[in-house]
Amino acid sequence: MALRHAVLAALLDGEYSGYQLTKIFDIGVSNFWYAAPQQLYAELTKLEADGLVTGREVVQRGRPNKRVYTVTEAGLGELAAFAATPAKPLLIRDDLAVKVHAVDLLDPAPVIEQLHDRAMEAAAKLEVFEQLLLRLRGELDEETFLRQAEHIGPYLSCLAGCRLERETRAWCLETARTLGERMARTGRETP
Amino acid sequence: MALRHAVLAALLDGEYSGYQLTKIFDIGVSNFWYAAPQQLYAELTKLEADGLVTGREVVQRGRPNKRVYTVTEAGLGELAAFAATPAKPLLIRDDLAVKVHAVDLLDPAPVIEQLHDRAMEAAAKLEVFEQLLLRLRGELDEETFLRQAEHIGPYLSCLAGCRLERETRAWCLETARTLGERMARTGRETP
DNA sequence: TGAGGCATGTAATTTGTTACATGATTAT
DNA sequence: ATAATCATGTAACAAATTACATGCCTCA
Repeated sequence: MALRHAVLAALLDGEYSGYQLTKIFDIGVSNFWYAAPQQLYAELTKLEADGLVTGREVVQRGRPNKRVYTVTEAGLGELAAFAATPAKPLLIRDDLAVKVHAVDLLDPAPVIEQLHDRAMEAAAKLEVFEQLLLRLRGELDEETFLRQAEHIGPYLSCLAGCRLERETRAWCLETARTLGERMARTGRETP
Repeated sequence: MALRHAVLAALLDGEYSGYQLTKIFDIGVSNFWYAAPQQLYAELTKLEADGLVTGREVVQRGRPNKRVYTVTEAGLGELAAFAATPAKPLLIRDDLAVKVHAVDLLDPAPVIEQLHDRAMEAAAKLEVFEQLLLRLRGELDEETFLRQAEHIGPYLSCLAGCRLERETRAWCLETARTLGERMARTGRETP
């Protein structure tokens, strides 16, 4: 079980509803985990049934009510046990890299386009992450913050996200340029 | 279908058996895809049934015979169609980052240990990747190679792997140091 | 003689994904 | 009116993980 822990970790930052978590997993936590909305709703239900989180109905005006969740003591215990267990290797699955790997025998044009798209997405994410870092550390500079603040977990994981997005952007642009120049030189695309 | 394309792309580099592919997916292709051995055997069987690869029995002395696979024309067509299709976002699932995200409420000691382990794995992979780059480009320097060689796909995807591993190593070491210093300062671990 | 690499799977279970479904409110 | 955002799911299907199973050969 794995999504379970990602959800628990995300809920440490505050009370969130399923819907809010989908947003967080879409941009923030996408940092280190991906999950579809339906997975999150299902997992929250299971987590509550297992007593690892507690839900609380929040009545809203002007929009549908929502159910927000908090990690329980048992949930914290589950996380502690998880943290003490050896980490599984990073799971990565990248469509675009597969295409680049095979690009020699393929039409590079659509691949180049996708590289540009990915570069722009990475740049956008990077900006979001950097804003988040600023918000988290407030007045302090990074070094001071990391030395003195109580809650640095989200900051540290966000730093990983920044690194990933920065490198992604750079690699995509570089690769697109390389492929583009070769295309221009040979004049033609499909082999 | 996705693993399918990763396998086809890997098989463009040469004829491989299921067992060899497990090695490649463990270190080389781990670059952009992860798959368990059983998945690979199953996928190769399906790919052959669908006519996207052809298998060939290779009799060996001193070790069991193996079946090696080559991409067919139809397989290449499948890859071409795949490459022309919009890329799905990068899928990432990182246990260790989840732990770091939650570290404020947990015992940091095992997390720090895992960060060191991960850093060493990353360094090892980085070395493998850099050796691979050297082997691929032969005499040429990178720029010349990327301009002139026919087959640059594997080189380009390997560059992405290098970036990832380099950043992983740096982030792990930095994060471990930060957490370690805080532990030393507070003297105590679990909150 | 036992560990470890080579080589290939099956079967059961757990996860994840896709498509579908619903319904309210707000902004355009 | 219509689209977008908020909000939460179910059901069917596809994929991945885990555990198990087999058997040969080499090297220590």
